[in-house]
Amino acid sequence: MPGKTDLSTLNCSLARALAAAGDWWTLLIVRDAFLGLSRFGEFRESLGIARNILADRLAALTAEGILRQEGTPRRPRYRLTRKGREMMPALVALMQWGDKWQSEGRPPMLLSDESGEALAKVRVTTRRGKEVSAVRFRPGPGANPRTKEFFERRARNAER
Amino acid sequence: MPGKTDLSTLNCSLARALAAAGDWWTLLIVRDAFLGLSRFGEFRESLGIARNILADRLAALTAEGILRQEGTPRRPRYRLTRKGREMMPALVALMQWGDKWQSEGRPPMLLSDESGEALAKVRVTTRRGKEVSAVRFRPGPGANPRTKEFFERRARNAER
DNA sequence: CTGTATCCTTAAAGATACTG
DNA sequence: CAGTATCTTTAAGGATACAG
Repeated sequence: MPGKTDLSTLNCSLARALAAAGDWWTLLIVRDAFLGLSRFGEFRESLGIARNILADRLAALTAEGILRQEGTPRRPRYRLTRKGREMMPALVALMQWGDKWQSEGRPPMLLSDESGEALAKVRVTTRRGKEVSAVRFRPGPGANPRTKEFFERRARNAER
Repeated sequence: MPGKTDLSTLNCSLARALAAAGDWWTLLIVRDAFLGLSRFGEFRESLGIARNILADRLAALTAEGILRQEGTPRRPRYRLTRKGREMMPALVALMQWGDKWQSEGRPPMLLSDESGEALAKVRVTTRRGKEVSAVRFRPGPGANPRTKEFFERRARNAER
């Protein structure tokens, strides 16, 4: 996390996503929650993270609405909310990239929890199902001046 | 980035992915590279990042094989390699999550660069095309003892 | 323009002791 | 067991001056 710059000002959904769940521990905690871990001690053991840091991240994730406390306050379980569960495509895509490009040994395999089948590679397609290999961006209706200016600049600079 | 812990030891493809490209600036640089930015100064202007930090990240991304220098060494362009381009599904999935859960105003829209069509939501499916809403994990052939033990522990703890 | 070299500040992470 | 409270360390990030 940069010392000064507040990335959430960057008017970019990626930056905002990273602001909410973008540090290492946070994503790994979410991964563990997908694995079924829910106890403070389970996360701690799994990640080897310091108590205070873990407490801080769990609180932040709860505040963000990615995790929710369940059960007794004295010994809560942390469970993924819908918002949290919907991070799955991003996590799976990241893992698959890591599998392919950063692994020598075989990593754990991903399986569907319902059917136990192996997962396909995550793909990006158009709404009509056509595979996409490159994307570009267009400012949305709510884009701020800075964003609009960025795209105009880009268009002009396309010359070279 | 945690001060001490080396996440790459965690024998998890997500951790390794994050170790390679997991800090805020790095992912945003990659995003900008997808947008077509390639010059030192372009990244700098786009992100408002300090010179030394940017130089460091570009070097790291180049060392990781995510970016590649092209053109003259005096004034290189930084372009995505195949490894870099294959981060697209993860980036798009993260952006879509950010769009849905972290945006009030409308963010830029993602379009296919070939057809200009809008993108579909990234989905996770089994190899036979069945939609997946939850995943579990199975240790791969190359899993280390620690990983295997983790999964055995998990299985035993499934009781509660 | 694209860096490198320094210096400085801050904050994130770890360790540890303690509490309900 | 699940935290909180301190304290310390480290390193990441920013600013700036300078170089090729």
